[in-house]
Amino acid sequence: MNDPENPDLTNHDSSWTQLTAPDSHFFHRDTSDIFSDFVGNLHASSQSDHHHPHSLRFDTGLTPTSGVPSSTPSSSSSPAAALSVAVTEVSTSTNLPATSSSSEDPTENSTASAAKAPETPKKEKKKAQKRIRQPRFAFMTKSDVDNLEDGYRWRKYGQKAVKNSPFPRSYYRCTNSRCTVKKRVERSSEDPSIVITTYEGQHCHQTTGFPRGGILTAHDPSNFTSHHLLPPPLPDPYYYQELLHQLHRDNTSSLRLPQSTTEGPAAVSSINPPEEGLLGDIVPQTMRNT
DNA sequence: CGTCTTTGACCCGCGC
DNA sequence: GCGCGGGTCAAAGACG
Repeated sequence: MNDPENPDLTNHDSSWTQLTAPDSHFFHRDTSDIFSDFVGNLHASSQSDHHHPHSLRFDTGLTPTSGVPSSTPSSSSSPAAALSVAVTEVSTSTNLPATSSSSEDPTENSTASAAKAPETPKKEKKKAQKRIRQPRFAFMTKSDVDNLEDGYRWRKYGQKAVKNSPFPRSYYRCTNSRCTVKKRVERSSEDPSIVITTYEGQHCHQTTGFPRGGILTAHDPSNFTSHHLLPPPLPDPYYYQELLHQLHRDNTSSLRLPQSTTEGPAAVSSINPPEEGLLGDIVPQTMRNT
């Protein structure tokens, strides 16, 4: 009954349910197409390196795709292989400034919390604005480490036990005070080796470089294949739109997670090219389908 | 000393 | 209205 690969995703996260909605999508094997179309050169460079054109290597240059939230569980030191990606776009009717729903918006005024005791300022925040959901991008990654490096710095601000899952879910926030991007990391209860990373929001800045990896920063196009390492400093809604559109067109019917099922393996195999550099190492048969 | 992680409590939304 | 689960906050501790 449960999905062998995404037990938690569709089960608990209400927003995930939107994956089935026209607004959101979950794609696994088409990712490359989609992304390549949208970030274009990503692969041009990465594959020239030695990445399969069909394998969306997040761990390499695909880091922070443009408009896409730093996505890409890249890892300077973490073996990771992207299994699949989900895009959940939640239209936020409210104007969500890059810094509002977050906790760093003391601009809150008395709002409706007046009836409450003044001892809890945080209440005001929450009351002032309902939780605004930003576009989400989820990645299923095969990795040993939970916190995949993606070029951005994250601060963990919470951890919760996930129902029906022995693994807790960690909540991270971009350390950039102006950036409200959040990241959720959890492991699949079915496949502990699979890390489900969900990004919410868009970075309003560039990568800070790998804090621990020692990668370079994002400003050196001449050094890196600029195209992929960093996303434009700006949130570009168009990217989302594009992505969604692409998904719509490309998307066949795989709105759900790549649970092995019949097509599941396909996704895997696509990212399991002959070279399987990292993948081969990390995405052995586990992801297969069995 | 500064930064990050841990952890318990609190709040909110949603389903029953 | 109540309970459950998810998400966030903030203080304390750990670490480099």
